[in-house]
Amino acid sequence: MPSAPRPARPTLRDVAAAAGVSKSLVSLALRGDDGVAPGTRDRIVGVADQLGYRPSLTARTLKEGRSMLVGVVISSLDNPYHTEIVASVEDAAERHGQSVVLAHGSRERGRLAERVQQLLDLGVDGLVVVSSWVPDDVLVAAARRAPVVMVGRTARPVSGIDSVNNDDERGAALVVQHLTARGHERIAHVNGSRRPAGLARAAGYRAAMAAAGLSDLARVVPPDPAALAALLDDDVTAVFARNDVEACDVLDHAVDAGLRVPADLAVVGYDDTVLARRVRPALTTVQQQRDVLGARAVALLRERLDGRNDDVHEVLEPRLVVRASA
Amino acid sequence: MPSAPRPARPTLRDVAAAAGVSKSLVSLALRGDDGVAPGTRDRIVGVADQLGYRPSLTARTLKEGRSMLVGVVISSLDNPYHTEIVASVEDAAERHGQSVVLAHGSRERGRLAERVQQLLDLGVDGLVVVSSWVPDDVLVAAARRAPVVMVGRTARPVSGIDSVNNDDERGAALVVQHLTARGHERIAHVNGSRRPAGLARAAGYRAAMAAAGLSDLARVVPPDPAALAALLDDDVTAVFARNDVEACDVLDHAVDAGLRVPADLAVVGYDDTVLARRVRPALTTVQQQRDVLGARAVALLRERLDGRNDDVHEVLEPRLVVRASA
DNA sequence: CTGAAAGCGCTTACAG
DNA sequence: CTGAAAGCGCTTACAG
Repeated sequence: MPSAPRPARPTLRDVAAAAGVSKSLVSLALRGDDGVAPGTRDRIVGVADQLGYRPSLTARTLKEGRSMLVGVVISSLDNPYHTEIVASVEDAAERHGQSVVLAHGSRERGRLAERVQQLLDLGVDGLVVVSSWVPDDVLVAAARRAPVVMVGRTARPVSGIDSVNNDDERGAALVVQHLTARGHERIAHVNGSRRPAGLARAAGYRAAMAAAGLSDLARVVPPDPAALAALLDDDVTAVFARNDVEACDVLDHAVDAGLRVPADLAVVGYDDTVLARRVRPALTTVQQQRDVLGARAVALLRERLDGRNDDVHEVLEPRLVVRASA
Repeated sequence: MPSAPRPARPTLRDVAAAAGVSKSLVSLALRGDDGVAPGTRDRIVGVADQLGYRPSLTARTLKEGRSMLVGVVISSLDNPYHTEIVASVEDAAERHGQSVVLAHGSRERGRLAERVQQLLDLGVDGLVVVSSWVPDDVLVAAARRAPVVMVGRTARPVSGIDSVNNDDERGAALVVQHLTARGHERIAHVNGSRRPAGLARAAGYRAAMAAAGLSDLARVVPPDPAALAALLDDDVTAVFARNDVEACDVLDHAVDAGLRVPADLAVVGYDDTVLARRVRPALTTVQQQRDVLGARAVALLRERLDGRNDDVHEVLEPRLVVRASA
């Protein structure tokens, strides 16, 4: 069924013509400038409504130099932790009348770099990077064009960009403390990641194990069935995985191997994603303050826009969430 | 550490001045117009590169009337099915040099309506709606401003908007056929949703059960432990949930109740999300062609932009994915 | 092959 | 209290 062709949308000039005043006056009236006579204002607003006038954000952006757009760069949309961060950034942005432009890069450096460029060309007022895969030099270059805040960790501090992340070392320590309090001594850490958050969690694990006088059973491997078998050979009674997704893998393999969790093997994750509540046994895990991460990221962007010029790195306290798996 | 203040980015005028030519010529040269002398072109391109010039998409949008932005409206980011659709739309959009602006609405009608407005004000070239919660009149109004395509179903066809979705009735029939082939006769359908996709799956289930001469065991309830207990009292041997998320709930409650899946109870989901592979036993489910959904949505938008004026509704064939749970 | 001019839809001094 | 003008950074006829 053919529908009516799209009508040209009315502009300020149309409203001005219909109201019999100048464009400037319409602009002033619509923005609520108090130098406009109340009667005139009401009449103009009425005409605008009636015409269905909506200001062009594009024109406004060109004029003002601010787009009210926040770019969000994310490695991939398949890890719930990342999408949950995106949601929290969007909530925070929306509270300030900003919109989120999303770019995901399939965990591929070249593509991520391109997408960053694309967002900058779009004129975003700031960039929230939720991916440790964006090369440092890309971040630095981006920061020359717009404020950049990293949600999570970079390998080393990158000059000119802000960051907000949870304290991964501390989170790992909370896990180890919980497991030792439950009587575990053979506690393995399965973590094949070379990403900054992964390394920090491994470091936190090692430090906590050392502090407890226990042997380091960190394994730099993916959470596959072979890895699990090797751990069992090693009399491991508890596994701390580097995140919820991999903890679920461990859980799956344990079930497949006929183990009871947590009786035969305790399993702990990290991130407290939707997965953690969804699987059985429900996952004991570490909760990053997601909403705070998003809100702070947006706030840091605004501070930069308002002129702050020194780098800020915020670190949030993680919290252990105890469920059935450990 | 204070960093260098953000430098003003170079404009066409800066490049023109540096190259000693007019703005128009720079524009022509950079866009690869063949009416520019090769030597001049190369020189201009060189100067532009060296200055780090990047065209302002905002200015271009204002001039051209196209923003290269695709708006995506999604109910919420917590159902993996929806985020996977967003990823597929973004992939498709990016292949055409378009970016995705994301708006999620927490499954709240008023908020969704606002977000749609916001996207339109931004000047998106089209809107992909991945939410059945956006009121029809909002869709109709939106379609007057930009092409709109619904990924999924509306309660009734909405004039002026395109749609692409999988055949939910057919998907439900595939499930019933699979279960009957496995010898099940007491097959329940747990589906408390009044959304169009939910209703269509229920209808497909009923029709297939009737065709097989089996009693209708549809339950319009949420997948909670009480519902499960009631089903077991009813001698149900297989449960078809309305989607993967709810199938996981059923799985969880079954495990909690000490049942073996699929020996004591077979469980089937819908959507083939990441969850389906993640849980144990892995979920038998129905796969919608996600990548195709996203690609077709973007293609339908482009067709509208290219002048198509009649409504198109595409329906894709679903496919059963058999795993361990049924 | 190149340049001057107009215009996309706004906002903001600047006059009156 | 209101209007005319300039300008944000582009692109596109139109001249030459």
